[in-house]
Amino acid sequence: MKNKRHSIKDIASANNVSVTTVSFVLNGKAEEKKISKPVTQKILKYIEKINYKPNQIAQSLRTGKSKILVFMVEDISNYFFAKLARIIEDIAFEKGYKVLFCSNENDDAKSRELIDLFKDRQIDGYIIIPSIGIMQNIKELIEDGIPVILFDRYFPELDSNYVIVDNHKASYNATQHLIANKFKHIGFISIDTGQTQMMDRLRGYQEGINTAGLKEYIMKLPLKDLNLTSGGGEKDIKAFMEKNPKLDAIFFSTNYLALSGLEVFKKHFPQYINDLGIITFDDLDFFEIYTPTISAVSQPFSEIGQSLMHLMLTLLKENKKSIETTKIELATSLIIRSSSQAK
Amino acid sequence: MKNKRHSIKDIASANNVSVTTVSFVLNGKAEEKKISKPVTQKILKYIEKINYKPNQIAQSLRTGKSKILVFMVEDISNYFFAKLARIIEDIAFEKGYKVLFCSNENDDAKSRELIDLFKDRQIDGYIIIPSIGIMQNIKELIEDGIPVILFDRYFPELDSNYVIVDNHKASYNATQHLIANKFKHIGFISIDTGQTQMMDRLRGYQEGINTAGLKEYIMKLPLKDLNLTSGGGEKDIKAFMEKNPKLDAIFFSTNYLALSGLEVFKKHFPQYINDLGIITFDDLDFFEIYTPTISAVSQPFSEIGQSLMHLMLTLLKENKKSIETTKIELATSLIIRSSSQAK
DNA sequence: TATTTTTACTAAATCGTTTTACTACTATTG
DNA sequence: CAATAGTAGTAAAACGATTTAGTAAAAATA
Repeated sequence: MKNKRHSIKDIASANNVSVTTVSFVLNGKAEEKKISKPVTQKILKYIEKINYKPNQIAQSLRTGKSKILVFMVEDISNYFFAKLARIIEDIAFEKGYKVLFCSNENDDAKSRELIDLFKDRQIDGYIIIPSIGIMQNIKELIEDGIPVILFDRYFPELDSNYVIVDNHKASYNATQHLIANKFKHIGFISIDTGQTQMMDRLRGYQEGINTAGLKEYIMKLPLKDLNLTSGGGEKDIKAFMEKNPKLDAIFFSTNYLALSGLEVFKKHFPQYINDLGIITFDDLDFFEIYTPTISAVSQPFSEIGQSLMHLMLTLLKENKKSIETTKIELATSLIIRSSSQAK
Repeated sequence: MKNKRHSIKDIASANNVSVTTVSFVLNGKAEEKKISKPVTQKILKYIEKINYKPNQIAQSLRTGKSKILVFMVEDISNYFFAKLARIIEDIAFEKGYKVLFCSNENDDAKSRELIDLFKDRQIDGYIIIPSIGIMQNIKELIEDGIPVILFDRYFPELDSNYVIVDNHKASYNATQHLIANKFKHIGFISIDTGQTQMMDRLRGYQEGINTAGLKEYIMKLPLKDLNLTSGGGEKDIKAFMEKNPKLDAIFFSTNYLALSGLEVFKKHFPQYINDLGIITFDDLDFFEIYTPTISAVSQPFSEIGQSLMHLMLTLLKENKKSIETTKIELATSLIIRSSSQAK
């Protein structure tokens, strides 16, 4: 057992050459560095034979590159992030990168703590859903010359790379759709935060409502009532529904709110639920089999993941400072199911 | 910008001591190594001031410990694994470990490839859901003295650490529950695999059925028809239902099969679904709000995660070879909802 | 033939730690 | 007072790679 790992030194002495020579061959610099064909071949053959793999840690120490990326989201167990994680993972591995996933719980202190931890690991790049108060920390990362991509939301005051979706337009369209289907009292249930994506979704709703001359019904759940994994905020939603008995449609600004909302409807308004027009941001797998049906703004997972990784790989390749930042906005699609259609 | 990171050397020269001394202080060996109080204090103060954090990579290279764990599952975007990932992540970070998550797609080649990649990274420990053909690779890891814990399933022929649930008993109880509620034709929908957890669940079902003198209705979906994320196998399930029109209850052996099954029922047997007794392994959040209701064998996420990490941390602490392996079997609970109760 | 250039390689420094094996003092003991 | 023990440190090797700055011999040029 414990068959000690091979090192460059072993290869060198087994072939009567120097470690330098071996290193050159390993890094494809044989020709450039004038290592003769026979020697190159001999070494390559030997490497093949013993199935040598360089020690990444030593490599990292020397080169300053760890081949590790960080993917920081609110909660890795949330459907949306888990799906995305999988896509990121696949692309990263294929390109020789590993990914550290972590959950910041949308909390500034936790985010900072995590970033701090990672600083001692020569992380090559960060893909981050930023909590609202960490702009300064993000800025420092960027100033240190480390590739950073924000997604889902961004800081308007910070010039950074990001990948988001067309929140405003999607939200406007969804609202329009409800209006076109004769709903008159459309509620918007969101969370109380200044995050760009939520602000944009709210604006989209408001513009839709105002253009049609309807009345706004807005509920912003306090963050403290929420739990990213299992929703939360049921009490607030119930109160909102009771306070506005005229409501004939509801638009949830994100997936876990929809889950909480549905629970509330099932439990407290079972008579009501089948007439309600329901739309939510984020299309969950199980909406496919849920009754009543739920229309949804579907975010393009695959495209988001690919954009993120494609951009990241470009940033990693570029010689340090790219002057330009890249800002990508992807289109969502509205998945229409019967509940949101005219009754 | 680019404020170069501090190294031990910097600390040493700034304080007119040797790097050795600094290292001793950093590692809490000041007393043991007879470094005087004043010097120790001076260094500690300075470290605090410049907010020094050791370079993990260098540390890893020297000590052979990376403080990184691997958590390998079938698919990180699956509800069950994502939830677990989150628990693992939290405990690991708290203890100073980072976690690399990866998905082996239940595929031997992919598993091997991943393990191979990680070998060059001095991973400190592995938590793995093994695909069926990688026993040899697991064995090699163990023989190399690296802590490995299997979970969800294990290899009966390999003496290893593992954490599983009481699959057999849970399955037997669930079957009994259906029988007690007057269901007479209970189908079992599973996948065609030799994995221990699935075999045990099947045995549990069979024993339940046979004890009651009922007839077995078993469908084993071929793996190739499945897709871990979004289910798959709808055609097979539909065929199974059509072939056995007497079926009055269905027991799914895992969560994604239940999702596929529900889709089939909704689409093709809408008249039938409300009378069907339904139980599945794995309780999903959304069963809470689903109609018809679905009973479920609930796996104790939190306990599984904690057992895994607790065991891992012990293994990491132990001086290499622990002679004994630890085998943990946790209890599941049966969440009973109305559909599985006598009509 | 003497000089330059090219070829084919190598020694040693380096990345930032940890750790072993010293050293130079001071204090204690017989 | 010489021998021993204890104190307070330090120099240097090591982990396993990459890379700079060589060198010796062969080939090309003058």
